[in-house]
Amino acid sequence: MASTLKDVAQAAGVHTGTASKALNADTRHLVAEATVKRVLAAAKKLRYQPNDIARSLRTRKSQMVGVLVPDLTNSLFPPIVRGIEHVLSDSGLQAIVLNTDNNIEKASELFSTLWARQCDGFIIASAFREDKLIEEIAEREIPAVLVNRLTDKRLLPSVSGDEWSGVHIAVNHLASLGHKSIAHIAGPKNISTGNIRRLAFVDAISKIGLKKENCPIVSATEYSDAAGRVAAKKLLSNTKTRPTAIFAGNDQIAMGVLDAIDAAGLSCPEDISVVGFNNIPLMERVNPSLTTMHLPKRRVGEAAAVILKEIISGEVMHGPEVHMMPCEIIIRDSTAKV
Amino acid sequence: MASTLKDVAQAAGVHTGTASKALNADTRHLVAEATVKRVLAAAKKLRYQPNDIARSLRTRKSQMVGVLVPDLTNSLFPPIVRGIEHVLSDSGLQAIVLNTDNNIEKASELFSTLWARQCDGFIIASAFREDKLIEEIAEREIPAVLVNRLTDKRLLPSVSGDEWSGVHIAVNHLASLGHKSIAHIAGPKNISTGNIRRLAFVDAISKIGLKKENCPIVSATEYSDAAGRVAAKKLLSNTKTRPTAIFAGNDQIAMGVLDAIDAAGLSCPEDISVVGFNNIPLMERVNPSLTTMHLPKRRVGEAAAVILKEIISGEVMHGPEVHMMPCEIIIRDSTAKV
DNA sequence: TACCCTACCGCAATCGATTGCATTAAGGAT
DNA sequence: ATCCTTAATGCAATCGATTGCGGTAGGGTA
Repeated sequence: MASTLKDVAQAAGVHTGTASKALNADTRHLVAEATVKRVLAAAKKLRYQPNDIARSLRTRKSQMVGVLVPDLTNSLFPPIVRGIEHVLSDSGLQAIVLNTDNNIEKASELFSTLWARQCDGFIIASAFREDKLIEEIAEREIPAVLVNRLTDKRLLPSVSGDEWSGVHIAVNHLASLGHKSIAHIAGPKNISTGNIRRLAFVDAISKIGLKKENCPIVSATEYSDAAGRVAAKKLLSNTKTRPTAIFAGNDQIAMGVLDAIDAAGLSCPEDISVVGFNNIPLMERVNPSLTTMHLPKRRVGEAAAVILKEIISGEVMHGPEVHMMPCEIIIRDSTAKV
Repeated sequence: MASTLKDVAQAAGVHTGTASKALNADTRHLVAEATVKRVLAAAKKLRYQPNDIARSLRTRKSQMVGVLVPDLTNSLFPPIVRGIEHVLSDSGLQAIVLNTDNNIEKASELFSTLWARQCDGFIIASAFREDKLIEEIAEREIPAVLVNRLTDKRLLPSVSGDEWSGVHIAVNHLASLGHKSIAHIAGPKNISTGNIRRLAFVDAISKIGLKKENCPIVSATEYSDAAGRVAAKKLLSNTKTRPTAIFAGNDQIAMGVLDAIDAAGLSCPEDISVVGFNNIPLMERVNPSLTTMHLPKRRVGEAAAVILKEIISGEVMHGPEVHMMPCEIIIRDSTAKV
């Protein structure tokens, strides 16, 4: 059906090897100019499309990069993925995006199939703090970069937001509005962002000099509005210790917090201020619009892709460095003076 | 590095051909039971992972499906993609998702690279009403299914929402609230959804018996809030013909409409009611929450994947049928009595 | 004229798995 | 005892492109 290199070679009256060299830009100098022209003409005429599968088999390079994300319907990830794709495509690399649903076994399976397809490298946004898959990848020295989430052990290069300073900015913002009782609804403990934001929160509270007992922490079981709602409900049920501000583990949790505030007959920001994290799309339009820490998602993806490319090409060595992109506070209507 | 079939065969003391047959479930009956065991044991011991690239080359099947979407950051598409993936993964197929940015040339390029990788089939959510790429795919009889958007010529099987009836429901809803001057901010004319919703709008207006001159149509240049804002601003500039309700081409446009209403010093729904289309995530949380037509996105994706699988396997013949999933109106706060 | 060098091209192995055919051995039937 | 059948396995071609090596022809030099 589709024409092969053989067809092109025949049409041009040369051997397939010669045709291959003529077609390939960096071996073209091995072929006489006139021959190159003939081959190119034949290729065009026959609508020749090289078979990447065959090429991959021979060269052991697939020009594909596996991208593992927890869930594409979480709007945090599409911009990151687009950033990755943008950088990769400059080098003819293609991203294969797969959803792990935060299931580490599913992640391993997906990784295996990608590896069987000879993916040249991986960008992983689905890591857990302890993650066998990541360890294996690091041990086998497979080119890979972590994104957004990190493992506790520093095994691979990573790109994420500057969570620590982001949290401090967020909490300081609340404190500067006069809040003295700030609660935190933390993300899952087994995910680095959940952990670091929690630790940073504790640190920020103590740095500011607020009383720890006025600044409770409740964990959400996952990064979702439903989990945020449950956690916030628990937090608000005790009217005596009710905080005047809540720092949510991320924007989805913040949505749940808003629901819980509403359900408790309170209102945001009059009774309780809320801050989120990530600044996912539409947070400027929800009611009330959400004050949140902006993560430069696309840039994070781009930076990760750049590093991966350098690893794959061997140009630059990369150890398990941690790259942190600055987070910026976006002040909207969900925070107010106490 | 990784062990190959040859290694396994050697370890089991058999020929590679035999090992292959032993490993493959549906040729296993050709091999003695004891041998199968030996081979399986050897494979496990050596952590054998078949090389899909080599397999694909030989079998001419890649177990990959190309999915072309306009833009993953448009939250309409991730749920569709997840639906596709869910169905495909049952059969060991993998979706390769690529963004076309509504650029038909980019789409063609991406298609070429996917085709070079021997993709077994395609699901395309990026079609234009006139689309050379789709025509080519249909001509070459490449397994493919359209999703959400259709071509004018019926060339491939397609799955989309029941736009026509959806629009009627939406317009009827507005009419039932007493609106007599309903405007439409249409999506791009070269995209099927933009076109059909516009035609359906005209039809609905006339069926209801509203005066055409009270029901103007303005086109947005693209499906975005920015384009919606521009179009709505134009519509609202003439205070004499200002409608009391606006049916937006989709939810993103509706967001722009809300902005424009606000900018004009009006408010929704008190002065103007707004209806969107698709019911993308968070529309229940924007201010005011948006009345919109719900498209069963995941189901649409699943249905498309089912059809594609049938085409690929050859089980069921599929002509250029049009499958339409019912749309349901979700009434929220952006619509009110006139 | 003899020799060498270079540019160009053909040759064939290779990547790793699949698969139809050939071959061998074992067992059953006559 | 001979022949035939069948099960089990080996064999080798194949998918399509890449690539190092070897060969040839041409032109240049001594």
